[in-house]
Amino acid sequence: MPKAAKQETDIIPVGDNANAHLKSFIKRIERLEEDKKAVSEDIKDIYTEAKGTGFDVKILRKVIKRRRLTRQKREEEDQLIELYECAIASFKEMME
Amino acid sequence: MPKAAKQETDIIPVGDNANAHLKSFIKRIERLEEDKKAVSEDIKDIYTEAKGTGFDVKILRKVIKRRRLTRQKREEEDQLIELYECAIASFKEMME
Amino acid sequence: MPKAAKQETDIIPVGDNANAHLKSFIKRIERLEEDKKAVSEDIKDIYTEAKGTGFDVKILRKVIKRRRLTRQKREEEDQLIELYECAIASFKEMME
Amino acid sequence: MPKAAKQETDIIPVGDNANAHLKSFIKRIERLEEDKKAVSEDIKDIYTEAKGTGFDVKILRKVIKRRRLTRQKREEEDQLIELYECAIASFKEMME
DNA sequence: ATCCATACAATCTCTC
DNA sequence: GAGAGATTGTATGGAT
Repeated sequence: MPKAAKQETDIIPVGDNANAHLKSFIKRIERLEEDKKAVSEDIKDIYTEAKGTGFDVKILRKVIKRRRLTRQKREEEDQLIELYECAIASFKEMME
Repeated sequence: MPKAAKQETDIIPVGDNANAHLKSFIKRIERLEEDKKAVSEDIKDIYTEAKGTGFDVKILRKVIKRRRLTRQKREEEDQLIELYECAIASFKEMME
Repeated sequence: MPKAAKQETDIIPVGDNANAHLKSFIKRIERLEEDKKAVSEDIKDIYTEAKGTGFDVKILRKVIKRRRLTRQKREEEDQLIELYECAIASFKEMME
Repeated sequence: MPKAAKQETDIIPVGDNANAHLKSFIKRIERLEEDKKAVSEDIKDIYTEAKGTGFDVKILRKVIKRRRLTRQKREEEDQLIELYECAIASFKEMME
C-alpha cells in the first residue's frame, strides 16, 4: 500500500475517507442537537405546567438560578481552598 | 374538610401541598438541566474528536449551522405550501 | 420644503444625514472601545504588579471571582425578595 | 529591626503588610472592573440609540468589526515594513 | 509553541 | 415587538 496515501487519510482529512468521517461527525452532532432541543422543550413544558398550577414562572426561574449560583459559589470556594493548599505545599517544599 | 378547600390547593399554590409541588418542579427542572448539560458536553467532545482527525472545528460549526438554517427554511416553505393548499381547497369547496 | 424628503431622514436612515449619523455612531463606539481596551490593560498591569510583589495571580483571580459571585448571589436574592413582594401585593389586591 | 526582615515584606507577601497590599490590589482591580462595565454599557447604549434612529444593529456591529480587522491588518503590515527596513539597514551597514 | 480555560461578545429565545 | 435572559461562539491570555 502506498505510504503517502495511507498517511494522508490518517493525518489530514482528504479524500473519500475524510468525507465519510465528516458525514459521520455531522450525523452524530445533529442527532445530539435534536436530543438537546427535546430536553429544552421538556424544561419549557414543566415551566408551563407549573404556571398552570398557579406558580409564578418568573419567580420559579429566579429560585432555580439562585440555587445554581449557590452551587457555583461553593465550587469556587472549594477550588480556592485547593489552590491555597497547593501554595502552602509549594512553600513548604521551598523551605526544606 | 370541605372538598372545595382541597381542590384549591391544586389550583392556587398555598400551603404544604404547594410546597411539595414546588419542590417537585424544581427537582424535575434541575434534573433536565443536568441532562442538557451532559448532551452539550457530548457535542463538544465530538467536535474535539473531529479536531483530532484534522478537521477545522470553526468550519465544521459553520457547516452544521448552515444545514440547520437550510432545514428551517425548507420547513417554513413546506408550511407555506400547506397553507396555500388549504386555501385552494377552501376555495374549491366554496365554488362547488 | 418637500415633506417626503424630511420624513425620510427622520424615520429611515437614508441620504446624507443618515451617513453623518452613521459616522457619528461609529466614531463614538470606536472611541469607547479604545477606552475599554485601555482599562483592560490597566487591570492586567495590576495583576502583573501583584505578581511582582509575590502574589499568586491564579489565586488572586479566584479571590476576585469569588467576591464577584458573592455580590451576584446577593443581588439575585434581593431581586427574588422584590419579586415575592410584588406577588404578595398582587395577591392582596386580588383579595380586596 | 533588621533591615533584611523589612525588605522581605516587600518581596514575599507575608504578614500584615501583605494583607494590606492584597486589599489594595483587590480594591484597584475591582474599581477598574466597574469602570470597564460602565464603558461596556455606554457602548450598548449607543447601539440602542442607533437602533432607535433606524439602523440595523447587527449590520452596524459587522461594520465596526470589519473596521477593527482592517486596522489590525494595516498595523501588522506597518510592522512588517518596519522589519524589512531594519533588515535592509543592517544589510547596508554590513556592506560598508 | 500549543493547548486549555476563562472571559467577552453576539446571537437567539422567551417573556411581557 | 421590545427587552431581558440564556446560550453559544470566538478570542484572548495563561500554563505547561
